[in-house]
Amino acid sequence: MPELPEVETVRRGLEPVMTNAVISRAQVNRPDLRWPFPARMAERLTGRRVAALRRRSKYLLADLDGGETLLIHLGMSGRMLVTKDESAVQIGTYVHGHAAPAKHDHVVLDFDNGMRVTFNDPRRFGAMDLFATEAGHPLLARIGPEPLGNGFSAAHLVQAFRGKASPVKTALLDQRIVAGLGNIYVCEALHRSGISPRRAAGRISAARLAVLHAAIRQVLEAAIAAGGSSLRDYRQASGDLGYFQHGFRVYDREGRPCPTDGCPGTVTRIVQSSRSTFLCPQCQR
DNA sequence: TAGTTCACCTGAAAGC
DNA sequence: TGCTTTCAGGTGAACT
Repeated sequence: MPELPEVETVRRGLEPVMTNAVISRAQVNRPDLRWPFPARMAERLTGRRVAALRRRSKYLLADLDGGETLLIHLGMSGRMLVTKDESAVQIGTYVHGHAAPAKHDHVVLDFDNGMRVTFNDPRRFGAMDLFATEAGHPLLARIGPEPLGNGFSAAHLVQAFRGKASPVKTALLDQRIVAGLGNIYVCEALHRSGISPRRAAGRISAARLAVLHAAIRQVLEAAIAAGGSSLRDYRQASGDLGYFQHGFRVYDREGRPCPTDGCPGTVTRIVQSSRSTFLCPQCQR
């Protein structure tokens, strides 16, 4: 379940493979994922050089020469896997040397450096689109500041939460307020800041929001350093697992003792907006 | 207008 | 052992 740290880890794995490489062949194995693929996507990708590979929120953005950008969202279960075969030789439409497509390999990109990038997504919540780089993509227009960037501050949280009656957990999942947070890291950041996920966002003091702001950054930086969290579906581009799940304090730890020093509480699971929330009712207020 | 719920989707795990 | 049910969650649309 890729959130910002997982997507950033994938980007770092793909960057040396894709940057300045030319897509020699694009294979699209189905017409859609979450949404239909853009018209003639394989044809439009073939022969294009990747000038840069960026990340915005949970989106990967491959800037192509010619002024277009390939947008990639991994959804819930999307993986970008990199393989290399020195002897890969294209004959007709089949590339000898690379493994045959596996189940759920929806898009396969072969590069002129012999590398192959495969987008595999069993649950098909992912997406791909092409858009004019300069015009931007509507999905990106509404997104809030990057949590690790200069635009995200405690003051921003104060302003964004002002008057909000919804629970802080729900507010932090709103990508318009802050980009890239998902269920796991919101639970972890709220626990680290001692704030109950049930508390109305607009009723948290500026001082506590400053603590929350710091906790969000701290948990995201730690997760990126660990290569993300591997639960069920996620893999790095190399196929390796991330290991931040070993650093979880509350997520998926229902019934275990609260890890906060001196806290007698037990990690509890509740449901908010049809989603699991994990918290310690003793030290999160 | 703001907040909440649902649908999409498949695989793993649990329950029977 | 095999079948059925439940759960996981990012996002936009529909609903309250």
